[in-house]
Amino acid sequence: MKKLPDTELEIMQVVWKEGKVLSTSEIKERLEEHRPWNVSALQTLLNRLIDRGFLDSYKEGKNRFYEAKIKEGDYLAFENSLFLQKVNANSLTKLVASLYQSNSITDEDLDELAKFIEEKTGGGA
Amino acid sequence: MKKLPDTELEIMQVVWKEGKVLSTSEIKERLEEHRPWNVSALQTLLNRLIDRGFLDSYKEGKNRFYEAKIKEGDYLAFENSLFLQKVNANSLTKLVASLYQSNSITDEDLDELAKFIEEKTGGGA
DNA sequence: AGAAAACTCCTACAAGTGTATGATATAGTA
DNA sequence: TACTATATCATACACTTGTAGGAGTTTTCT
Repeated sequence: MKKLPDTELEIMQVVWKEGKVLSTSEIKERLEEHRPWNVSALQTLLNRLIDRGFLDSYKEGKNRFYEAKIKEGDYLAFENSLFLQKVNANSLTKLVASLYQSNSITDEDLDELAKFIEEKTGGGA
Repeated sequence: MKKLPDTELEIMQVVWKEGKVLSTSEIKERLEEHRPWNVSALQTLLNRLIDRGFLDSYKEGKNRFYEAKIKEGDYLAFENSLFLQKVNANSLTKLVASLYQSNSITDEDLDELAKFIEEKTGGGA
Protein backbone atom coordinates (compact mmCIF):
# COMPACT_ATOMS: atom_id res chain seq x y z
CA MET A 1 0.00 0.00 0.00
CA LYS A 2 1.10 3.58 -0.67
CA LYS A 3 0.20 6.85 1.03
CA LEU A 4 -2.57 8.66 -0.84
CA PRO A 5 -2.08 12.24 -1.98
CA ASP A 6 -4.22 14.76 -0.07
CA THR A 7 -6.95 15.23 -2.64
CA GLU A 8 -7.37 11.52 -3.25
CA LEU A 9 -7.71 10.94 0.47
CA GLU A 10 -10.41 13.59 0.62
CA ILE A 11 -12.35 11.62 -1.96
CA MET A 12 -11.87 8.28 -0.22
CA GLN A 13 -13.10 9.81 3.03
CA VAL A 14 -16.36 10.72 1.33
CA VAL A 15 -16.77 7.25 -0.14
CA TRP A 16 -15.95 5.58 3.16
CA LYS A 17 -18.27 7.84 5.11
CA GLU A 18 -21.26 7.18 2.86
CA GLY A 19 -20.54 3.50 2.94
CA LYS A 20 -22.23 2.71 -0.36
CA VAL A 21 -21.86 3.01 -4.11
CA LEU A 22 -21.87 6.65 -5.23
CA SER A 23 -22.13 8.41 -8.57
CA THR A 24 -19.65 11.05 -9.64
CA SER A 25 -22.10 13.84 -8.92
CA GLU A 26 -22.95 12.44 -5.51
CA ILE A 27 -19.28 12.41 -4.63
CA LYS A 28 -18.93 15.92 -5.96
CA GLU A 29 -21.83 17.11 -3.81
CA ARG A 30 -20.39 15.63 -0.63
CA LEU A 31 -16.95 17.04 -1.39
CA GLU A 32 -18.39 20.50 -1.97
CA GLU A 33 -19.66 20.64 1.57
CA HIS A 34 -16.04 21.58 2.25
CA ARG A 35 -14.77 23.40 -0.84
CA PRO A 36 -15.54 23.85 -4.54
CA TRP A 37 -14.53 21.10 -6.94
CA ASN A 38 -14.04 21.02 -10.68
CA VAL A 39 -15.74 17.93 -12.12
CA SER A 40 -12.99 17.05 -14.55
CA ALA A 41 -10.39 17.35 -11.84
CA LEU A 42 -12.51 15.04 -9.75
CA GLN A 43 -12.72 12.54 -12.62
CA THR A 44 -8.95 12.49 -12.94
CA LEU A 45 -8.56 11.77 -9.25
CA LEU A 46 -11.22 9.05 -9.34
CA ASN A 47 -9.37 7.35 -12.19
CA ARG A 48 -6.13 7.52 -10.26
CA LEU A 49 -7.83 5.91 -7.29
CA ILE A 50 -8.98 3.10 -9.56
CA ASP A 51 -5.42 2.66 -10.83
CA ARG A 52 -4.23 2.46 -7.23
CA GLY A 53 -6.80 -0.20 -6.46
CA PHE A 54 -8.74 1.93 -3.98
CA LEU A 55 -11.92 2.13 -6.05
CA ASP A 56 -13.92 0.05 -8.48
CA SER A 57 -16.35 1.59 -10.94
CA TYR A 58 -18.99 0.73 -13.48
CA LYS A 59 -21.12 2.75 -15.82
CA GLU A 60 -24.90 2.77 -15.90
CA GLY A 61 -26.42 4.82 -18.69
CA LYS A 62 -25.10 8.33 -18.47
CA ASN A 63 -23.54 7.92 -15.05
CA ARG A 64 -20.50 6.25 -13.60
CA PHE A 65 -20.58 4.76 -10.12
CA TYR A 66 -17.80 4.12 -7.66
CA GLU A 67 -17.33 1.84 -4.70
CA ALA A 68 -14.50 1.37 -2.19
CA LYS A 69 -12.24 -1.61 -2.68
CA ILE A 70 -10.01 -0.89 0.32
CA LYS A 71 -11.46 -0.66 3.82
CA GLU A 72 -11.09 2.59 5.73
CA GLY A 73 -9.69 0.78 8.75
CA ASP A 74 -7.02 -0.92 6.70
CA TYR A 75 -5.88 2.32 5.16
CA LEU A 76 -5.92 4.23 8.44
CA ALA A 77 -3.88 1.48 10.10
CA PHE A 78 -1.32 1.90 7.36
CA GLU A 79 -1.15 5.66 7.30
CA ASN A 80 -1.29 6.16 11.08
CA SER A 81 1.41 3.63 11.69
CA LEU A 82 3.64 5.12 9.00
CA PHE A 83 3.14 8.60 10.40
CA LEU A 84 3.98 7.58 13.95
CA GLN A 85 7.17 6.03 12.69
CA LYS A 86 8.34 8.68 10.23
CA VAL A 87 7.38 11.81 12.11
CA ASN A 88 7.40 10.85 15.79
CA ALA A 89 10.13 8.24 15.92
CA ASN A 90 7.54 5.63 16.86
CA SER A 91 6.82 7.28 20.18
CA LEU A 92 3.13 7.50 20.93
CA THR A 93 3.69 9.59 24.04
CA LYS A 94 5.82 12.02 22.06
CA LEU A 95 2.98 12.43 19.59
CA VAL A 96 0.30 12.99 22.20
CA ALA A 97 2.55 15.31 24.21
CA SER A 98 3.15 17.41 21.12
CA LEU A 99 -0.57 17.64 20.42
CA TYR A 100 -1.29 18.57 24.01
CA GLN A 101 1.41 21.19 24.33
CA SER A 102 0.28 22.90 21.16
CA ASN A 103 -3.33 22.91 22.35
CA SER A 104 -4.44 20.79 19.43
CA ILE A 105 -6.24 18.53 21.87
CA THR A 106 -8.02 19.31 25.12
CA ASP A 107 -8.17 17.79 28.57
CA GLU A 108 -11.46 16.23 27.52
CA ASP A 109 -9.70 14.49 24.63
CA LEU A 110 -7.18 13.12 27.11
CA ASP A 111 -9.94 11.94 29.44
CA GLU A 112 -11.63 10.12 26.60
CA LEU A 113 -8.34 8.57 25.63
CA ALA A 114 -7.65 7.53 29.23
CA LYS A 115 -10.96 5.67 29.23
CA PHE A 116 -10.00 3.86 26.06
CA ILE A 117 -6.68 2.81 27.56
CA GLU A 118 -8.37 1.68 30.74
CA GLU A 119 -10.70 -0.51 28.71
CA LYS A 120 -7.90 -2.06 26.77
CA THR A 121 -5.33 -2.62 29.49
CA GLY A 122 -7.14 -2.18 32.80
CA GLY A 123 -8.88 -5.55 32.63
CA GLY A 124 -5.61 -7.40 32.38
CA ALA A 125 -4.50 -6.92 36.00
CA MET B 1 4.16 26.82 7.63
CA LYS B 2 3.88 24.05 5.06
CA LYS B 3 4.28 20.28 5.40
CA LEU B 4 7.79 19.18 4.43
CA PRO B 5 8.29 16.52 1.77
CA ASP B 6 9.60 13.20 3.12
CA THR B 7 13.24 13.63 2.16
CA GLU B 8 13.45 17.18 3.48
CA LEU B 9 11.98 16.02 6.78
CA GLU B 10 14.62 13.30 6.98
CA ILE B 11 17.27 15.98 6.72
CA MET B 12 15.69 18.24 9.30
CA GLN B 13 15.47 15.33 11.72
CA VAL B 14 19.22 14.90 11.50
CA VAL B 15 19.84 18.60 12.05
CA TRP B 16 17.43 18.74 14.98
CA LYS B 17 18.86 15.63 16.55
CA GLU B 18 22.45 16.86 16.47
CA GLY B 19 21.35 20.19 17.82
CA LYS B 20 24.24 22.15 16.37
CA VAL B 21 25.64 23.57 13.15
CA LEU B 22 26.58 20.81 10.71
CA SER B 23 28.54 20.67 7.47
CA THR B 24 27.16 19.04 4.36
CA SER B 25 29.31 15.99 4.83
CA GLU B 26 28.35 15.65 8.47
CA ILE B 27 24.70 15.69 7.47
CA LYS B 28 25.39 13.17 4.75
CA GLU B 29 27.13 10.84 7.21
CA ARG B 30 24.23 10.92 9.66
CA LEU B 31 21.70 10.38 6.88
CA GLU B 32 23.64 7.42 5.58
CA GLU B 33 23.18 5.58 8.84
CA HIS B 34 19.79 4.82 7.29
CA ARG B 35 20.29 4.71 3.52
CA PRO B 36 22.71 5.86 0.79
CA TRP B 37 22.58 9.48 -0.31
CA ASN B 38 23.84 11.24 -3.40
CA VAL B 39 25.62 14.47 -2.43
CA SER B 40 24.17 16.58 -5.20
CA ALA B 41 20.70 15.43 -4.37
CA LEU B 42 21.36 16.34 -0.76
CA GLN B 43 22.57 19.80 -1.78
CA THR B 44 19.38 20.39 -3.72
CA LEU B 45 17.27 19.47 -0.73
CA LEU B 46 19.33 21.63 1.60
CA ASN B 47 18.80 24.59 -0.72
CA ARG B 48 15.08 23.94 -0.78
CA LEU B 49 15.05 23.90 3.02
CA ILE B 50 16.76 27.29 3.00
CA ASP B 51 14.13 28.60 0.57
CA ARG B 52 11.44 27.34 2.91
CA GLY B 53 13.05 29.09 5.84
CA PHE B 54 13.89 25.90 7.71
CA LEU B 55 17.66 26.28 7.49
CA ASP B 56 20.29 28.99 7.43
CA SER B 57 23.72 28.43 5.95
CA TYR B 58 27.11 30.01 5.56
CA LYS B 59 30.29 29.01 3.84
CA GLU B 60 33.67 28.62 5.49
CA GLY B 61 36.49 27.83 3.11
CA LYS B 62 35.65 24.74 1.21
CA ASN B 63 32.67 23.78 3.32
CA ARG B 64 29.13 24.97 3.76
CA PHE B 65 27.46 24.78 7.15
CA TYR B 66 23.80 24.57 8.06
CA GLU B 67 21.77 25.36 11.14
CA ALA B 68 18.10 24.98 11.99
CA LYS B 69 15.98 28.10 11.87
CA ILE B 70 12.72 26.40 12.86
CA LYS B 71 12.45 24.50 16.15
CA GLU B 72 11.63 20.82 16.05
CA GLY B 73 8.80 21.26 18.54
CA ASP B 74 7.18 23.97 16.45
CA TYR B 75 7.25 21.88 13.34
CA LEU B 76 6.00 18.74 15.08
CA ALA B 77 3.15 20.69 16.61
CA PHE B 78 2.19 21.81 13.14
CA GLU B 79 2.47 18.47 11.39
CA ASN B 80 0.94 16.38 14.17
CA SER B 81 -2.01 18.68 14.50
CA LEU B 82 -2.57 18.77 10.75
CA PHE B 83 -2.38 15.00 10.55
CA LEU B 84 -4.86 14.46 13.36
CA GLN B 85 -7.28 16.76 11.61
CA LYS B 86 -6.89 15.59 8.03
CA VAL B 87 -6.55 11.86 8.54
CA ASN B 88 -8.35 11.12 11.79
CA ALA B 89 -11.11 13.72 11.77
CA ASN B 90 -9.54 15.34 14.84
CA SER B 91 -10.27 12.33 17.02
CA LEU B 92 -7.32 11.41 19.20
CA THR B 93 -9.01 8.26 20.44
CA LYS B 94 -9.71 7.17 16.88
CA LEU B 95 -6.02 7.57 16.07
CA VAL B 96 -4.79 5.63 19.07
CA ALA B 97 -7.43 2.93 18.62
CA SER B 98 -6.31 2.47 15.02
CA LEU B 99 -2.67 2.15 16.08
CA TYR B 100 -3.58 -0.32 18.79
CA GLN B 101 -5.82 -2.51 16.67
CA SER B 102 -3.18 -2.77 13.98
CA ASN B 103 -0.54 -3.71 16.55
CA SER B 104 1.54 -0.65 15.70
CA ILE B 105 1.75 0.10 19.41
CA THR B 106 1.92 -2.19 22.41
CA ASP B 107 0.31 -2.37 25.83
CA GLU B 108 3.52 -0.88 27.18
CA ASP B 109 3.10 2.12 24.91
CA LEU B 110 -0.41 2.55 26.27
CA ASP B 111 0.83 2.29 29.86
CA GLU B 112 3.42 4.95 29.23
CA LEU B 113 0.77 7.14 27.64
CA ALA B 114 -1.58 6.58 30.56
CA LYS B 115 1.12 7.89 32.90
CA PHE B 116 1.52 10.98 30.77
CA ILE B 117 -2.22 11.62 30.87
CA GLU B 118 -2.32 11.09 34.62
CA GLU B 119 0.43 13.66 35.06
CA LYS B 120 -1.33 16.21 32.93
CA THR B 121 -4.89 15.82 34.13
CA GLY B 122 -4.72 13.81 37.33
CA GLY B 123 -3.51 16.70 39.45
CA GLY B 124 -6.43 18.89 38.52
CA ALA B 125 -9.04 17.10 40.66
C1' DA C 1 53.35 26.68 -9.19
C1' DG C 2 51.06 22.51 -10.71
C1' DA C 3 48.43 18.41 -9.90
C1' DA C 4 45.24 15.97 -7.25
C1' DA C 5 41.56 15.76 -3.96
C1' DA C 6 37.47 17.40 -1.76
C1' DC C 7 33.52 19.99 -1.93
C1' DT C 8 30.02 23.09 -3.95
C1' DC C 9 27.09 24.94 -7.52
C1' DC C 10 24.29 24.99 -11.72
C1' DT C 11 21.31 22.64 -14.34
C1' DA C 12 18.36 19.13 -15.83
C1' DC C 13 14.85 15.67 -15.87
C1' DA C 14 11.39 12.04 -14.79
C1' DA C 15 7.59 10.96 -11.93
C1' DG C 16 3.90 12.48 -9.03
C1' DT C 17 0.17 15.77 -7.94
C1' DG C 18 -3.39 19.34 -8.62
C1' DT C 19 -6.19 21.53 -11.93
C1' DA C 20 -8.84 22.49 -16.18
C1' DT C 21 -10.36 22.84 -21.30
C1' DG C 22 -12.62 21.07 -25.03
C1' DA C 23 -14.51 17.01 -27.42
C1' DT C 24 -17.63 13.23 -27.13
C1' DA C 25 -21.48 10.41 -25.52
C1' DT C 26 -26.13 9.63 -23.44
C1' DA C 27 -30.83 10.90 -22.06
C1' DG C 28 -34.86 13.47 -22.24
C1' DT C 29 -38.11 16.27 -24.84
C1' DA C 30 -40.58 18.89 -28.31
C1' DT D 1 -35.48 13.31 -35.50
C1' DA D 2 -33.35 17.53 -33.95
C1' DC D 3 -32.31 20.20 -29.85
C1' DT D 4 -30.77 20.65 -25.34
C1' DA D 5 -29.09 19.37 -20.89
C1' DT D 6 -26.01 16.54 -18.43
C1' DA D 7 -22.22 13.61 -17.75
C1' DT D 8 -17.96 11.44 -19.22
C1' DC D 9 -13.50 11.09 -21.47
C1' DA D 10 -9.07 12.31 -23.37
C1' DT D 11 -5.62 15.29 -23.01
C1' DA D 12 -2.75 18.78 -21.30
C1' DC D 13 0.00 21.57 -18.34
C1' DA D 14 2.23 23.79 -14.39
C1' DC D 15 4.17 22.92 -9.97
C1' DT D 16 6.34 19.78 -6.67
C1' DT D 17 9.42 16.21 -5.37
C1' DG D 18 13.25 13.00 -5.85
C1' DT D 19 17.48 12.26 -8.12
C1' DA D 20 21.89 13.01 -10.44
C1' DG D 21 25.76 14.61 -13.92
C1' DG D 22 29.24 17.64 -14.78
C1' DA D 23 31.46 22.12 -14.34
C1' DG D 24 33.60 25.14 -11.22
C1' DT D 25 36.11 26.30 -6.57
C1' DT D 26 38.98 25.88 -2.71
C1' DT D 27 42.38 23.32 -0.29
C1' DT D 28 46.20 20.19 0.08
C1' DC D 29 50.42 18.11 -1.13
C1' DT D 30 54.64 17.71 -3.66
